[in-house]
Parts: sequence; C-alpha cells; structure tokens
Amino acid sequence: MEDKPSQTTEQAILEVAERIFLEKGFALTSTTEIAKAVGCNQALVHYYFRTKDNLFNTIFEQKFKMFFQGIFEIKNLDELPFLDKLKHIIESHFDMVMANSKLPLLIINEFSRRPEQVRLLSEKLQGIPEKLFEKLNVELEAEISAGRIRQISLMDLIMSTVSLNISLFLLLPIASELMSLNETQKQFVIIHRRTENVNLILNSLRP
Amino acid sequence: MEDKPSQTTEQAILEVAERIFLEKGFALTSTTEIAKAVGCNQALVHYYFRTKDNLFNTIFEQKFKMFFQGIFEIKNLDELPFLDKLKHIIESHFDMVMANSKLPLLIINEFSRRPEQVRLLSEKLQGIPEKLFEKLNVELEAEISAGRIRQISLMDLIMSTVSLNISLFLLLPIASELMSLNETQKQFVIIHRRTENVNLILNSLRP
DNA sequence: CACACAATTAATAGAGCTATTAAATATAAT
DNA sequence: ATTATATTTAATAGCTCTATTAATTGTGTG
Repeated sequence: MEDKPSQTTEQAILEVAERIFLEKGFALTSTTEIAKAVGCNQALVHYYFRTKDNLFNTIFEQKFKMFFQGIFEIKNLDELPFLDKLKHIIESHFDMVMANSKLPLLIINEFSRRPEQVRLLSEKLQGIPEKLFEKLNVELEAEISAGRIRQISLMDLIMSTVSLNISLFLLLPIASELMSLNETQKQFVIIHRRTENVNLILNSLRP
Repeated sequence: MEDKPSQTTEQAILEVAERIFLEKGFALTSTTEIAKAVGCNQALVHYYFRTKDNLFNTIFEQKFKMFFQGIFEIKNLDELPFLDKLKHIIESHFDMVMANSKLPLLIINEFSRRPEQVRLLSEKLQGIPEKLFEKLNVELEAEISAGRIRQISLMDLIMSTVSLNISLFLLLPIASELMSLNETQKQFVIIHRRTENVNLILNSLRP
C-alpha cells in the first residue's frame, strides 16, 4: 500500500494523524480523513488505535510532554551571567515554539475541551523542571538583592516569556491574513520578534 | 415558553448561542444544544437564522468588530504625557480582553477554520483605528527623537501589548488546572498581571 | 505445503447533526 | 368572528462520523 516502505502502517497513521490534528484540531479531524490521507482503509485506523480518542491521546501525550519539558530546556549555561543565561532561555524557548508552532493552540483548545483528562496527563510529568526552576530562582533573587535587576518573581518572568513567544504564532496567521503578508514577510516578522521579545524582557529588568 | 418575557425568542437564541459558541467553539456546538438551552424547538433556530453558519456569523461579526475596534479605544487622553497615555491604553485594552476573555480563542480558531471568510469580514471594518495609530506613531517617534524612550516601532508595541494581555486569558485555564488555583487565586493573578504587563512594557521603553 | 496469525478491507449498525417540510398554534387586524 | 400572518412544533430526509464485525488477503514458520 505504501509510498514509504520503510515505515509500518501504524507509524504512517501516527504521522499523518499528527499533522492533521495539528492542522485542524480534534473535532474537525475524522478517522476517515486520516485513513484517506494515509491511503488505507478507515477501519485500519481503529484496528491499530481502537478509538479516535486513543489515537489523539497517543499523539497529544507525547507532544504535551515534549512541549512542557522543553519549556526551559537545561543547557550548559552554568558559567554565564544571569542575564545572558536568561537570553539563551528565552531564545531557545522561542525556537522550540517556532518548531512546533501549531502545538500551543492545540493544547489550549484541548484544555478547554476536556480539562480533567489533560490535568491527569500532566500529573504524570510533574516535577521535571522543578530543579531548574529552583536554581534559576536562587540566581534571580541574588540579582535582585544585589540591585542589578528590579523586583520580579520567576513566575512573572516565565509567564511573560511564554506569552510573548506563543502569541506570535497564534497571532501571525491573523495578522498575515489581515495585512496580506507573504512568506518572506512572515519570516521577517518572526526573526524580528525573536529579538524584540528578548529585548523587551531584558530591558524591563533593569532596576 | 419563556423565562424572560421581555425579550423575543430570536434574542434569546442569540444570547444563548453567543454564550455556548464562546464556551465550546463552533464545531462542538450544535443547534440542538442551543435550542435545548433556550427551551425551544430545534427547528426554531433554523427558522430565525436558517443555518448554523448564519447564526454564528451574526454573533461573530458583531464580536469581531467590537474586539478590533476596541483594541485601542480612543479616550480623552490628549493632554497626558506619552507614557501615561500608553499606560492607559494598555490597561484599557487589558480590561476589554478581561471582559471578553473567551473571545480571543474563538477568533484565533475561526481564523484557522476559515481564514478567507474572516478576512472578508475584517475588510468591512478596515481603517477604523488608523487615525489613532497615526497620532500615536507621531508621538512615539517624537519621544524616541527626544531620547526619552528607546528605538521601537509602534507595531512592536501593539504586538507586545496584545500578546501579553490575551495570553493571560489563554493560559490561565491551563495554569489554574495544573496548579489547582481557586477562583480567588485566579482573580489575584489577573490583577497582578494587569500591573505587571504595564510595568514590563513601560520599563522596557527606557533608553 | 499447511497452518497460524497479522494486516487489510467491505459492509454496516448506530448515533448525532443540519436543514427542510408540513402541520399546529398563537397573534393581530379587520 | 374570521382571516391572514407569525411563531412553534413534530417528523424526518439525508449526511457524516465512529466503531464493530466478518470476511479476505498477506506473511512467516514448522
């Protein structure tokens, strides 16, 4: 049946489903459509994953983990000054969002569609970034005490970073439709906002 | 049939439909559900609005206009210094988003569901805030020339403001689920972020 | 080859949804 | 009161979707 003989049908279904779910969301995606895109019978989707919910959860769980663990990926930044470290964190978060630009909307929608299940899922991965947060918080408070940056909580810093980074990719489709941006212009906006988000946050931290 | 005898059935359908559409989005809302919530026959929804799309568009168009025109409501702020004016603008934008906290997600989803129709709709209301933007831009550039604020474009300023303000209400359901926030705690976060968003932007503008 | 098992398909039950139609009921006007 | 018009309902056609079942084809193993 296959174009790519190297992968199993099950993998093909997963990959196609991931793409379509990210494109159109859970509600507007049918197993019929997935099967058609894979080039197989619709029953086969249910043969491997039984239900549409199962299939979605398999994909969503993996993406969700990746996204939350990747919020602030640990790197070898120990020796850097705090603000340089922060710059790296903001930029790598931006890059992660850019590489998964349709995921935030899916997660937000999924939380409003069935908050309970997503909460259960998220409990499985509790506590992963806590160590990093602890360390960052210590450094942050040291900087504040030393008078090198203004009073601010780590939560606010994270909230602002995530807000600015994900919003770009939530709003860009709207802005580019309203202002008729072409692909080149969109790319320009993206790299421009990448630096602007960093500037905004770092500048605002001055005491 | 009615609880509120003062309003027509048509109005009742509109109000109920608005609430449910905002709650669950277009795809997950059925005319059957709307009718049940209104307390009328399902055919009546189609009698007044013919199609579900029509009903949705009627509501969406009105909300969409309100939201975009209200992005930067004009006020009597002429005599204020630029930064004070900006503070007012950010705060009143925040308040408008807070009063319509489920609307941004609906608009974002609708843009990805049918970008073309929404673009056509948006063309109808082109040019409303242009005057204000012009004026703000002049003032902004004057401040930059005078060295009172750093180099930044008005577009970036708007983008950051909208990003920070809408993201709070996109992320709060997730955060409050993950951290088990109660209603009081959520309210605290909201008022805290209201001032933090202003601080973030104003602080970042220093040269 | 023959047998077991995996993969795939066709067919369809069952459910929910949109939209229409025709009939019933309420309302207003003369 | 009668008639026209507006409102409301019941019934249902037609569609799409999910999920299951039974039958068919493929594949590897003894």
